[in-house]
Amino acid sequence: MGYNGLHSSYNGPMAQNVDIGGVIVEQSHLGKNLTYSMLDALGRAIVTGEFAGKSFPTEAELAQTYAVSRSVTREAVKMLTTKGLLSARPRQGTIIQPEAGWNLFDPDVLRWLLERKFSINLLRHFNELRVSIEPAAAELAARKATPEGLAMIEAGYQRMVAAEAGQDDPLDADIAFHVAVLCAAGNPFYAQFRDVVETALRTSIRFTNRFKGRTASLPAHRAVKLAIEARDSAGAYTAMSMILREVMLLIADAERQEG
Amino acid sequence: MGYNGLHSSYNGPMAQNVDIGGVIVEQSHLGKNLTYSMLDALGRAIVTGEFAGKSFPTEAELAQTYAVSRSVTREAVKMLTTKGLLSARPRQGTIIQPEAGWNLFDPDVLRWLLERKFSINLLRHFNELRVSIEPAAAELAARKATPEGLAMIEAGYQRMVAAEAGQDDPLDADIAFHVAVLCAAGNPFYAQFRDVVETALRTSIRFTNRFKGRTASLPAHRAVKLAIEARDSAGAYTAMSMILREVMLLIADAERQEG
DNA sequence: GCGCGCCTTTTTATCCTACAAATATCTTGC
DNA sequence: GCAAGATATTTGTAGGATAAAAAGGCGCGC
Repeated sequence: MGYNGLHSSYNGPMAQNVDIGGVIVEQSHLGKNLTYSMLDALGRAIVTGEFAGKSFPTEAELAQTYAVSRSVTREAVKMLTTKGLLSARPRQGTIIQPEAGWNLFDPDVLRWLLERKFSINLLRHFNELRVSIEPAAAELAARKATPEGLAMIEAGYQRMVAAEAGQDDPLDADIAFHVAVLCAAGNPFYAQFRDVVETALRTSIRFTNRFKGRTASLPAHRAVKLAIEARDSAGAYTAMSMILREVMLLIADAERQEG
Repeated sequence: MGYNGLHSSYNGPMAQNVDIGGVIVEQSHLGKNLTYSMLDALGRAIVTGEFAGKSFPTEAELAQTYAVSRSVTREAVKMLTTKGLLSARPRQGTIIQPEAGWNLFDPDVLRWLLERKFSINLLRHFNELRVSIEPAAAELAARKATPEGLAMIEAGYQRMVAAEAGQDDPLDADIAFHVAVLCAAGNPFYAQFRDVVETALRTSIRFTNRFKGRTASLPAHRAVKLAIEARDSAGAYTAMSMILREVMLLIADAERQEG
């Protein structure tokens, strides 16, 4: 195990602020400071099963392993506790919570899970959720989208058009469109999925591209946009369902090939 | 502002372990220690808008206000950061994040929001989500529930029957049923909603009971259970949709009454 | 007067040490 | 064999010292 080297001489670019769905939030705390570095390293270690079987180290041991102070260790552990990965009690020590308690809607946790050994099964589960969420969001958007919401969807769509012509990143454009629909629904609970969808799509890109050089279908997305603009809620629901059915078929194919 | 009195001489019963959906997870850290007490107090203060307009206090000021050490303050702030409520940078200080960044699927955050001034609007938004999630979960459960999953649904239903006869708590029974369906879907992302549904239903009980003395409809829930047991996925979807349509109507009524 | 870069100052970040409290485990007495 | 108590381990809490980041002001050069 030994020394994990969180103390890099130069940490590279710091946390950027990203504008998603019209709201600026801090993203990617990764190399921000020692606590966040340890959070990432320790979280990934837990998720990849590095402590399976073994009893989890004490605060003191963790601090020594990662070569940081106990304060930093305690803050990292507290954050992992909030994410559902750990719990701590005096004398019993810090222990890993059962996986069912992990907060899958936390982008960090989801990313660690998807990266640990690319799981097509997890990807299918995630898209089974999208199948119920995104058409419903499209339906709500058709009924209640504000001018700003419509503009955001239009902007996302235009990025996809640009990407088709090689003038924008296809993945970023696809994400922007789906996130725009989630936000345009005007319901904070649907908007909540923006980070999750962003993370999952971004992490699984290598996979989805491996099986087809496919770009997300422009006409299908156009149909969603048009239905929402026409305030056709049933049409928006159906059009979004089509897109996700495509995705599910792609995943089913892949499962047949790999599994 | 003054002294907030987190240091109670006796903290009462400590954190209980609760069995939800067959998984034991730690719940209700509330009075567990100073850090969790401060997390709750500070989180509630933020959500209720106690710092609206004002600039957020520094670590030192927070520590003094809540009469705790800087260590405790920093850990509480780190947890609130993980929940999306805060962010911190040197010199800039600790600042409240825009509400759109708050993690609504964190039971603490959701509870604070629902308690702050009971918002029928928030409750409607939440149930707009349930409308898309729960029927889909019922459909999945009908297709893929394990014997354990079916048993859990049966157990939940039997609790509802018992509650009808005054031998169990109606709310607990209702929650147990809906959580069982979410877990029986065999998809970790759907199972993820157990805490959220639990929290939202439990917090909104006072409201839902105010408008009708209604208990959750036993026949409607029975229909869901039977469809799942019969592996009738379409029937399960429809039956669960019925239940939620009822709930949405109830909320719409209330909105008309309250304004 | 104006802009650029240095400097000051505020605030979080990190490390440290000491002690308190909780609790699992062992020990002892019966 | 069992239960009450002693013990030891681990997290919880406190608080001081110093480092690093960064916003805002100051001053220098032009």
